[in-house]
Amino acid sequence: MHDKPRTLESPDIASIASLIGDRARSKILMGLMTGRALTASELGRAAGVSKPTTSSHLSKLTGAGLVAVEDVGRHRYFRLANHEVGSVIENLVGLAHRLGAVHVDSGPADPAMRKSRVCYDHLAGELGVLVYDSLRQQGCVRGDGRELTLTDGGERFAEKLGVDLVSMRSRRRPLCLACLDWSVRRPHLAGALGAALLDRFFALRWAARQKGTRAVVFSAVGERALRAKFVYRA
Amino acid sequence: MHDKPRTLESPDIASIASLIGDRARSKILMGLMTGRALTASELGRAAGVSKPTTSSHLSKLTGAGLVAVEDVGRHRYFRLANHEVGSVIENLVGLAHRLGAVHVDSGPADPAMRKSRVCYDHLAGELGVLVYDSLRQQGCVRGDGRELTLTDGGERFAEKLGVDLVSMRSRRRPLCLACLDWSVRRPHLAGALGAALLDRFFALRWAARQKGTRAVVFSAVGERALRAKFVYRA
DNA sequence: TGCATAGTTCCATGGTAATCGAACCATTCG
DNA sequence: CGAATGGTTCGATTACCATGGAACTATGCA
Repeated sequence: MHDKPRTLESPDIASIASLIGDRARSKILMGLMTGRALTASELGRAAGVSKPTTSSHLSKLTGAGLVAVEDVGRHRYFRLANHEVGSVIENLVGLAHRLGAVHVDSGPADPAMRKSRVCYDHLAGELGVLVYDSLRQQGCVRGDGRELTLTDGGERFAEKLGVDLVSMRSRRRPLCLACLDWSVRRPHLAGALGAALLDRFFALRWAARQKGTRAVVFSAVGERALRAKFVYRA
Repeated sequence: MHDKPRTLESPDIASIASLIGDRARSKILMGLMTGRALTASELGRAAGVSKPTTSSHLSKLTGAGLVAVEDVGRHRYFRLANHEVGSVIENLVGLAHRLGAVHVDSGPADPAMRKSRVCYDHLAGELGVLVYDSLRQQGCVRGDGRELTLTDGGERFAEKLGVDLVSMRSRRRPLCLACLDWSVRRPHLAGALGAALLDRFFALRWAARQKGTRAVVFSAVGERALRAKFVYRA
């Protein structure tokens, strides 16, 4: 641009954006934002469209290189092709938030759920975001995309908390992932470490699951302990 | 997502993305990436569409809050509403680049032009990007959007180079801007400081404009001097 | 006052792409 | 080998929306 404001032969931003700019496809992509690989059927259900439609969308997404496929038996597992894709989407979510174009489906209405709940197997909600922010700020994790790296300081911190990193590394599951939080629109920690941390919180009796819901109830002592460990200095 | 992979009521990523996902509109947005405010006619020309079409697009973009307007007499000046919008687009450009979905209009074919050329009034091309990277890495400039801030270290650096910062601050022009480089698909330094630096390069006789083109020719001595000042340690 | 330029509104047209039913392949399992 | 489940291909339908011509308003300029 800038160089020649008249010709402005732009690259194919448009085709990529229009790929994301379809309701069903954007839901599919959001579904993949967890970092998990999901099957076509799951994604179709998430997007609320029929199987042919899902298939068509997925082939477009993979064809464009936004999504990667892996065939396992009669299943096809889809995931985001690279973390740049995740970044773009995260940016869009942020922008949507800022523009207030958000449909006010702003996560759970229940205040308990807003505060802390289980997301798959890790901690979400305000406290989850607090933990994430704190870890970042202390330099325990680093990274700009969805995939985070655990720093040396982070290792020490985790071990001091009683997390067994050795056995975690032996598994294939990614150690640290950033998972976008619906209610707060900010990331919290997912991945093996995220799950392990929540386990520790339960083991330490800081918190317990409220049965029947996904809410996680912290005891007064537990929350104080958590906030002491994970200080966030704005 | 994550929390409830079945419902997945996503925010309006889709509507924003589809807004960008139109060829004409994406060209308009790219045209605004310089940070300049442009008129509807200019943008229409850039996008290669008629006046009614341009008007329609612009009203959609402003309606959604992606673009801001300012009425000045019989002109309407458009600019990106905030730097988040710029970030999203920059990300998209990056992704497009990575996906190789780039239309191989990859900037000037002429190697001299690729290496260094004038972009409005500042230095673009590989050397321009070198300067920018170096400044960032030395901590002279900071910022994640298009608008950059000059740090204290940056001030000292600029003054040592003989740039008169005082008179620059008195003008309204932004000091430091990141300008996306077509050929390299990476930012280089624009704004008042960018222009001043190029002036200094000319004054120091490191380089001269090749008349008739936008190419900037560095002498062997000049290039060595430039590379000495602006080291980039990968 | 009149002419030129900048933009917008209205409208008719056309192309593109999302959608789903139905039929079709592939894999797994009993 | 069926039967069931996961996915794809095909074709027809539909809906949306980008587009430009014509007519219109508003600002600037002489």
